[in-house]
Order: sequence, then C-alpha cells, then structure tokens
Amino acid sequence: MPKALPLLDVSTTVCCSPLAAGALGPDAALGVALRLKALADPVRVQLMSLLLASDEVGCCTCDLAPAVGVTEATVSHHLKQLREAGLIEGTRDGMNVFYRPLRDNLSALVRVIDPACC
Amino acid sequence: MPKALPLLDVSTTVCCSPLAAGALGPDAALGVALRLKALADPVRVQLMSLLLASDEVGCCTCDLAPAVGVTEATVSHHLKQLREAGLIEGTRDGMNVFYRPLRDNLSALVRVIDPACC
DNA sequence: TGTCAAGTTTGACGAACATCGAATTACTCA
DNA sequence: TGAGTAATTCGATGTTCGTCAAACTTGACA
Repeated sequence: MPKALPLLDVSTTVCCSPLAAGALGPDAALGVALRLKALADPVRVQLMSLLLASDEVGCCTCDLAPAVGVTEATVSHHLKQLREAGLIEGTRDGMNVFYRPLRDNLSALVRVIDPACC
Repeated sequence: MPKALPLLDVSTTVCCSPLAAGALGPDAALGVALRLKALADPVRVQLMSLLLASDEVGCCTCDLAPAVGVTEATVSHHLKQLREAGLIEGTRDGMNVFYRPLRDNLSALVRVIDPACC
C-alpha cells in the first residue's frame, strides 16, 4: 500500500538546496518529486517541447491535441498538471486559451537536480 | 485505457536535442519521460540526494533504508529503478552492495530539459 | 436570445506503481 | 559444512495515473 502523497502546492518556483549539496529532507524531496512527476510523461514532455519551441503567443489546446495524438480532453488534463506544477501558464483570449512555458520555474527545477550546480 | 509504455533500455546516457530546440518526436519524448519518471518519486529523490552527498565509496542498502524510512526491500526496488535508468551504479563488496551516482548521466538528463541550454 | 465552437470536468476502466512480509540468493566466518 | 547477515525477488494489496466519451462551461456571433 503506497503511502498517499500529501496535497501540496507546487505551483511556485522550487526553492531548496540542490540534491548534491547534502541529504534532502522528506518534505523537500516531496516537493522536487512532485514537480518532476509533472514532467515525467511522454505526452507532457512533448507538450512542453512544443510550448518551448512556440512563439510568445503560445499554443491552444486545439493545436496541441493533433500534434501529440490524443484527444483534447486528455491534452487539457496534461496541461492542468503542468499548470499546477508551475511549469506553464494559460490565458484566455476569446474562445481560445493560449499556453506558454514558465521558463524560470523550469530552470529552477533543473538547477535543483543538476549535480554540477554548486 | 492508458497506452502501455513500450519496453525501452534507458540505462544509457540520454541523447537527443534539448526540449527547447524544437518539437520532440514521440520516441525521444518517451526516452526523456522514462528517465524523469525514474527520479520522480520522493524516496528516489532522497536516495539520489544521499548518494550524491556520500563519499566515493557509496552507500549500501542497509544504510539507506533507515535513512529514508522504508524497508530494505523497498529501497532495493527503488535502487533498481535508478540503476535501470542509468542514474546510479552498484558494485558488490563482500556482503554489501555499494551504490554510487552516475553524475554524467544525470547531467545529460538535466541538459536536455534545461530551457536555457542552447 | 439562440447556436456554435473551444475548453474543461466528470465518470469509468485498465495499467502501472509503491509498499510490505516472506521466501530466496549471495556472501562471510566459524 | 552450517549459521548468520546483506540483498534481492516474489506475491499480494491498495493507490495513482492516463485515457476516452459524455456532459458541462465559456465565450463569440448572428
């Protein structure tokens, strides 16, 4: 029986010492793990890649769905995960919602797990 | 019904253009996702942190288990995941198996998802 | 107002996963 | 050889997750 993961707001920039700087406490490890989990899916990796490669306007769900080969409902589900992890943001413009990557938060996550950092 | 993830050897250094360099294909995205998933667990983040902070001898299962608060069987399971993802290596020395991080492979993974890289 | 399109939420289902205890393997030392 | 310790594997169990179809919401436009 896997211990139920606590609810935790991970939508903000991750902030703890890097993995390599010393043993991480259970709570810090949980924060890092939840953010990594938000990216640890083939569809979400593809979505993030598409958003990072797009212009500053961003992409809407209807463009992303055919690009990754799943339904719009599924794309919406994945975008929600990425949004709750603070890795993307979405703004409504008329009938469309345009999503853009939050590069700073992704960079912060990268920095935490980088063994060469510090 | 979630599409069954294909079996794939991810024990080698990840090698594909960074996320931000352009839209990743489904196969490249899968490779990145599988490696990220290997790290996307609180216990495995803690284990990786402990190994990165340890000396070059490494740590054995019997030391790691009490440090993360799960049984040795569970630690062994997580270490296997990390090993199969190419993030750590283990060598037997008498009765113990000492685990050490593979920093180069972790660095390569970090580089792929770093939005500032390239 | 009513109609249509884009997006999200809900419900359901099957696969994958984390965890533990028990059994098993690998090794050391009397 | 046999007893004991470290580590892994196996089996079971409950949880989480990815996916889709269907229902619902939000906004545009006649």
